[in-house]
This record gives sequence, structure tokens and C-alpha cells, in this order.
Amino acid sequence: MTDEAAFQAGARLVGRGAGGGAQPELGPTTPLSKRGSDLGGTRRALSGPASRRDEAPRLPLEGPGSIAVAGTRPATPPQGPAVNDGFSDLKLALPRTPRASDPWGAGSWVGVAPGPQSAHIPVPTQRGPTGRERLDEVMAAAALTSLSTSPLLLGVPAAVFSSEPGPEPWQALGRLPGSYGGDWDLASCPSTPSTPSPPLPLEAAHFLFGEPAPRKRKNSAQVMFQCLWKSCGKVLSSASGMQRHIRVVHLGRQAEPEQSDGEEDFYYTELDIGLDALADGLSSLTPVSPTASVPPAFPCLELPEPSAPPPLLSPVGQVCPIHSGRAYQGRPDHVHLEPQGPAASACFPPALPSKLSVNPRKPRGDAKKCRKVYGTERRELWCVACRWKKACQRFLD
DNA sequence: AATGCCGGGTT
DNA sequence: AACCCGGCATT
Repeated sequence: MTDEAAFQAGARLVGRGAGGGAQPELGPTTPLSKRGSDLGGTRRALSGPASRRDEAPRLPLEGPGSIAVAGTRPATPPQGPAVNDGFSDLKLALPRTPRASDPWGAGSWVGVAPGPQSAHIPVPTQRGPTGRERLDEVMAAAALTSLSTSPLLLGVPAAVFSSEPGPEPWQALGRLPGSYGGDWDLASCPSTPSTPSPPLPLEAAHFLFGEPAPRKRKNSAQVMFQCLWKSCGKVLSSASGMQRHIRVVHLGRQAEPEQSDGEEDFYYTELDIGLDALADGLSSLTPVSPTASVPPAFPCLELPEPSAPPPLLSPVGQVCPIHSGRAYQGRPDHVHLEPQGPAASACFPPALPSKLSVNPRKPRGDAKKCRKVYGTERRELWCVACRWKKACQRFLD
């Protein structure tokens, strides 16, 4: 018995005869390929997004002006009058000279982070004077380089991760580069959460910028500081203590902050011991969980060679090992954000979970695919992608 | 070995 | 563009 016959038998068993029983959908003489097309017809729509997934790298075309967050912000009035007033005041107060070369158009940045450059990069106030100067230099360099590189990296995430009220950040993330076109159904997009949950840990976002986690404004939530040094994860309650810890234990320097060049700031992050932590329990205090909360969407979070001794890397200018292959389609397709310049320092944090590294080939999902579900005997029931040995479009991961 | 699917070839 | 498959990575 040939596969042909098996297919037909299988198809009949499945009982798909809605279209007039007199003419079986699968004639004995129908060539295999023809049948495939017919059967696939009802699911053809599936291949639309499929092909779209292949076009991840066209993100930059989305242009800063057309990105949902930046583009809609002026049209959507801020929700709270206080916020609105705040913006108005700031805009008026700022000696902002319009520059024709402003790559992001008028004021898209003002809306995101009003104020002069330093407003983008909160600096802990408790830092020593020398360290602060040094860090400012580093930050300024990073920010400047960022401005000159990717609007993608800066414009969108800055808006997305902004803590101000406005469009829901995760909604905006759904329109992030890499989330295909605007008509793409979010529910079917495996890379975007369908439920409104914060998309990324804030710290992770800052890795994109090569910044240390900025000292978040804290109202009532308690703040802890966690050492990011590889396999350390020490948590202290004060930034200065953490800086000292890193200086002494990891950097092998003097305990005096005068000796500091601010480098310690790159080795710790802030933990929000607030409501979230109550829910998460102590697990949030352990070194970052590689699997759960962090989607594999980060470009270039490759770690330095694990076997290497703790490197004293310069936060700026660290060249990131970017694989130069094509952008692999599928979930992590913002993988190809191709960070340059300061974003390269995204490689910098010393103790990131290695799972964050972007594999050249995406890990196989655990969803059962057509082959598994229907078996090779009923290949005609597979989605077209599976039949063509492409990434399954029916059972998305 | 089975499975999933990338990359590329053919029609 | 649709279709197919070699070959590789992963399980």
C-alpha cells in the first residue's frame, strides 16, 4: 500500500467532507503536490505571517516617527493632569533649540525623558565625587554613541521602559521592531506576551543601553542591591555597601571610595523588594533565573568567556561578538538589533545567565508539531510549513 | 533515531 | 511564490 492510499484513507477517516460528498477532495489520480495545495488552501493564511517572520531585519525601516509609542504619544493626551502639566512645564522651561538634524524628530525624546542629557542617566547620589565624574564621562560617551547609532534601540525601548504613565509598555512592545507588521495578531505571535505582563525586567533593559541599572525612583518599596558578579549574587541593602563589596571582593581594590572610578556600578543592580518580591519570595534574591522571566529577546548578551577570569572590562568600547549570520526567524527576531557602540557594552554585565545568549539557532520549542500530532502517515494534515520542512505554523511554540 | 526546521534548490 | 529536500541541531 502506498503512502498515497494511506493519505487518502487517513483523510477520509478524519471526515472532512463538507464540500459536497460526490467529489472527494482527494482523487486517486491527484498528484501529491496538488493535493498538498488543496489541503493547504484553508490554512493558507497561516503562511502569511510565516513569510513575515522571515523579514525581521526590516525593523529599522519602521523609523522612529512611525513607531507606535513615539508616534502616538503626541496624539494621546497624557492621562493625568499632573503629568500633562509636568510635560508642558518642562517643555517650556527647557532651552530647547530645535535642531534640524535631530534624528528623532521634534520632541520625541522630550516626551520620553524630559530634560537635558543627564535626565536620561540617573546617577546615584551617594556616589563619591571622583567616581561620579568618571561615571559621567562613561555615561556621556555611551549616550552620545547611542544617539548616533540606532534609533531602534533608543527610541523605542526608552519609551517602552519609561516609567511614566502612558500607553501600556507591553502593548508598545507588541509593536516593537521584530513584532512584524501592525496587522499581525498578537495572540499568534509567540514572541509577544498576550497577557499584559511587563515584558522585561528593567535591569535587562538597561543592559541594552550598557548602563548600570539606573537607580529607580522608589516610593515605598524597599530597595536592595544585588551583586551581578558571576556566581556571587550577594544582596546588600545599601548601594554604598554594594559598591564596597564589589570594590573589595571582586575588583580587589581599596575599600576607600576615593579609589573608585565608578566601575562597581556596573556590577550590581537594584532589586525591588516590593510587592513583586512578596509574591516571588526569596527566589527573587537569588542570582537571576535564566529561564523564567527573561525572554530570549536580547541581542548580544553573550557573556565573556566563562572560563576567563573576571575581566575588568571597560564599559565602553567592548566589542560584542555578534554573529554575522542571517537573522533567524522566529521568536527572537529582534535578535538582530545589532547593537553597536555603547550597546556593545550590553555584553558587559559579568553575571548574566548564559541562557540569555542568543543561539544562532533557536531552541526547539516544546510544542508538538504537526509531525508529532498527525504522524507521518497523515502528512497531508500537516500545515504547509511542516510539509515543506519549515517552521511549523500551526503549533507555535 | 526521531524530530524540527534552516538554507537553498527546483518548478 | 509554491514546493521540495539535504543536512544540521536538538531531543
